[in-house]
Amino acid sequence: MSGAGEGPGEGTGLIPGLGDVPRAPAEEPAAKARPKPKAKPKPARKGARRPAESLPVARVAVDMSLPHLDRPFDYLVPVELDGRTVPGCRVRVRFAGQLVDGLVLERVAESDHEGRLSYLERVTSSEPVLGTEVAALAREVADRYAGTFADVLRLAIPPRHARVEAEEPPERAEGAEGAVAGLEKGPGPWAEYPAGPSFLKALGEGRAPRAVWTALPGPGWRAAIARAVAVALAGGRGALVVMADGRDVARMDEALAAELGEGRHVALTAELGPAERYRRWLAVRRGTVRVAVGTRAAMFAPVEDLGLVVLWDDGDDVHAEPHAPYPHPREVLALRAHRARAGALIGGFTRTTEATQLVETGWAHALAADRLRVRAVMPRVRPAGDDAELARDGAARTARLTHLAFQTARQALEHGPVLVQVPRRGYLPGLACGRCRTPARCGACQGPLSMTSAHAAPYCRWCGRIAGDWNCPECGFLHVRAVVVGARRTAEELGRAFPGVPVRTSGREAVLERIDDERALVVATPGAEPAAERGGGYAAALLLDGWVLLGRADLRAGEETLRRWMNAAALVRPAAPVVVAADGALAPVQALVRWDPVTYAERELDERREVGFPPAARMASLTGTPAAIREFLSGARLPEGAEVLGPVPAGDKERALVRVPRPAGQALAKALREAQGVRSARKAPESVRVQIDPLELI
DNA sequence: TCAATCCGTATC
DNA sequence: ATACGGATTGAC
Repeated sequence: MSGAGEGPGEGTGLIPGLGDVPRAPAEEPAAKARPKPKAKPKPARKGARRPAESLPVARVAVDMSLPHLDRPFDYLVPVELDGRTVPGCRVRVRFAGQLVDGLVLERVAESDHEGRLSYLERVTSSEPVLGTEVAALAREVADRYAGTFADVLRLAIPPRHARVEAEEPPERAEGAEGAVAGLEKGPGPWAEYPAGPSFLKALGEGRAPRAVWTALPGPGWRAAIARAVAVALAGGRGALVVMADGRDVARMDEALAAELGEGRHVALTAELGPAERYRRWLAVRRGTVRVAVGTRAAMFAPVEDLGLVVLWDDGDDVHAEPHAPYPHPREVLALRAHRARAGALIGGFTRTTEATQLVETGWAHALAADRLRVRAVMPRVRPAGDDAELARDGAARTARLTHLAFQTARQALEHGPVLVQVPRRGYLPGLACGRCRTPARCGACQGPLSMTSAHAAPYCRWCGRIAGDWNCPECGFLHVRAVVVGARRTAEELGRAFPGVPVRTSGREAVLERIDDERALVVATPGAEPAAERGGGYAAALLLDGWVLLGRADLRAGEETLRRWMNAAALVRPAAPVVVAADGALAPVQALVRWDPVTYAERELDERREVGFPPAARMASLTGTPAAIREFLSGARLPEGAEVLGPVPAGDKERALVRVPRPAGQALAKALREAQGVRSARKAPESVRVQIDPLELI
């Protein structure tokens, strides 16, 4: 290989004791070489490396996530690596005595650095993996989240796979050479939205329309996204689509294939494995394909000449990146859209308060169908929480079905499958007889019993009555125990309530893609609902145990419950019945009944504004030991108006919250970054985890 | 007054 | 991690 002649090991070890020689002029490089045999003309040894003639300095982003070292470092490009050292390529450099990976940001003629520069040790690969757009984006994201450039790059650039890199680029698929049909094909699904055609038009003309899109219920949204992507592509630009999970990506992949043909896009998901993932990512990076769809890691996909970013269901908590600096795709895609002058489409059946904020600040337009159109297709939702009467049928009663739910399901099963949404395992702290396991119910209204603590008396979740004198109607036992009712148990009970009807389950561990049965009960946990495509959707849906979701002590409980309900209810046929087991007077239930997530989100945002919670305010959480947090806060120069809440115990650590008015968000991130820098420079032994806009807040 | 040692800081 | 500079300490 080139340059291997000057073996890296040669001349590396200093001769012991040499340091004892009288102080030599510090600037003299020869001080390092053997002092005596000057006579030798130039046998190439390490000290004899020469810099490249043109642009001899490489600015390198070293792979170090220490906050105080979060800046580029300059290295000399040795002449033998001149050709291979291209902007964006991976290199190895000696940094603070050790060899570390780095990426070349650019090559320049000279350095600002006062001291002496080291040489690049080697070029790992000449493949330019870091382009200018992603480099600038990574810097911006690091600043926004008080994190480091290196941490963001670790999320943005997949590990190298040398064999894949060396492969011949795959053949373009048949038909991938022709033009994509753009605006001339008409607005398609966008005709249903008054602002749809103008959104597409702007996109096709190379402008940057930005919309928060409330999609009509039903499966049409995928085709709508595919259409928007096609229009961006026909206009000569690329597109990026981010979905919550692999199942959604697979289905979006199909929709894109139907719209664009094969070979014009790639799907990027975690389950691909390193080789295939790198292969597809490289195809995007090299500009071989210009459309990418994927889960959250795809938010950084280096799509060339980006014209459109799409995020579906931005309220889904799986979008939240679990690795530092915890960037959220909604923020990252918004930053990218801005930077690339690309269009943006943030869509879902519901509205997050964050997306609502984007509309209220004027960053994006609201894109929704007319009320008339919504009313025509929306499910007919009926709350069953106030319908205290359980089904008289014994089996239906055990299955926690109210009379209304039971009747609705029975009738709908004549026409097609029925979806039953149940909370995830562990969400339902139900009570049962301690001896025979019969579910414990309220003596007055038959509602489910619950307990706040192990020694308190059970109380009714529906009517609130204390059931201190409970005894089991089956065996007479006097004590209750906690039970977890998951999807499987519910399925068994439903099977008994509807003899002869097949029952399918779909949950976290075993997710069903789709359901083809003419007639079946489909029990699913939120987010795992299979699509029912035959006949255009489910004939009905039952949303059970809604109080469990609403009762969570979480700032987002209402918003999140509505999101889960609407995502399930959107899978029923137009105007089909949906029964929700919750009190019809509650705001999220009202929003579901009226199919109006926008008004709900606007009210929610107003309330957050009043109490100063995100997204109306910007927050950061600091997690660590009490001493570390105290130290961190005393060293941080927080912006004007910053308010510290806590710290409060959080697991084995403590957590403090810092809250600032929204305009001070940037200043807050900067202050936290500096405080981290000071601590890491001091090698503070206990680290503090900084998370900006954490998803879960008590 | 000098050298050995300690400590903090930068790391190209 | 490790190298370096400046400050500090201890012995002459």
